[in-house]
Amino acid sequence: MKKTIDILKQNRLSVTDSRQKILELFLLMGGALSHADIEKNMPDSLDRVTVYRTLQTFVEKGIIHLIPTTDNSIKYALCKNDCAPGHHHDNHVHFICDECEKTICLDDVTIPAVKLPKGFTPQHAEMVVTGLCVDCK
Amino acid sequence: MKKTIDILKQNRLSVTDSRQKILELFLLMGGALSHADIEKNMPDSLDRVTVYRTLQTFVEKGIIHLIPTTDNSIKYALCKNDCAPGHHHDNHVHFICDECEKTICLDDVTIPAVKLPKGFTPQHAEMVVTGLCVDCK
DNA sequence: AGTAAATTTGCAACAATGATGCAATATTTT
DNA sequence: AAAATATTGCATCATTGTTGCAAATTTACT
Repeated sequence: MKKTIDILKQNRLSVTDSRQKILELFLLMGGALSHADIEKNMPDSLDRVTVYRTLQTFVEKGIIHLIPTTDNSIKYALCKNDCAPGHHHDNHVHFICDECEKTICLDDVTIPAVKLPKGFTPQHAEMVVTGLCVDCK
Repeated sequence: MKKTIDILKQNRLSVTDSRQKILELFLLMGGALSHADIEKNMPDSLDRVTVYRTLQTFVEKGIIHLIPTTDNSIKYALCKNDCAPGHHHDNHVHFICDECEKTICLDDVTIPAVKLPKGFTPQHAEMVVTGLCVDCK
């Protein structure tokens, strides 16, 4: 697999086994992953700490982005190519299926702008929709 | 204070000190609170477990609702009066201030509907906007 | 009001999640 | 290939969330 190497090099990160494996998992799964998902799916389990640090690094570099949840389990998903360190462009809606529990990036659904009350200055917006996904309905 | 008693009775919950104190704190603070916020602000600290269980109960009864975050710290906020157990109507936008870190319910800002890809059935939506709030800007 | 039944609380113990320092290892640079 | 740099894994610890159970409180009943 060459793609993971490229992603790492583009972001000036050392190319290590752990990073490649975690990236491959993201590419393979398509959707969003929680820390726990990653640990479960790792064939020859990496150290827990390494997973934490890798995810942090990826977020900082803009390789993955965070998805808010109401269940104390942050999800992470790969960013589209136009994300730069500290400057994400992932203003798309996320979908969480009530049935299969998968979190899906709806890359083509843009978060609509909302009119805020006087005095509020928006900087960033997140939107999460729950319901039934394509596969479950 | 009579209001907290009423809220509890309306939801057929036993009227206990802990529940009243936590409700009063929500009424007092106005905004959203995390579990940690509640523990910090409790004059004669309640047991941690009691706080967890009380929040769970309140969510189940529709007295408070959850606000998703990307930092592993669920926030809770009082629901408007038209919420029933298992049947919330809190489809308003939440605002998190980057400066003072407060989470505010924008009760008058309704979450806009979005067009989902074919096959997706929406059930519920959450929207969180970050930026600067009235007090910080 | 007083008592029995039902509910809630607090404690103890535990599980899961996340963070940090440091030596060993792997990667990059020269 | 060796030196410099960066990453990993281990040990340890802090925080957060859960569960079982006895004691205490609240509610319902007479």
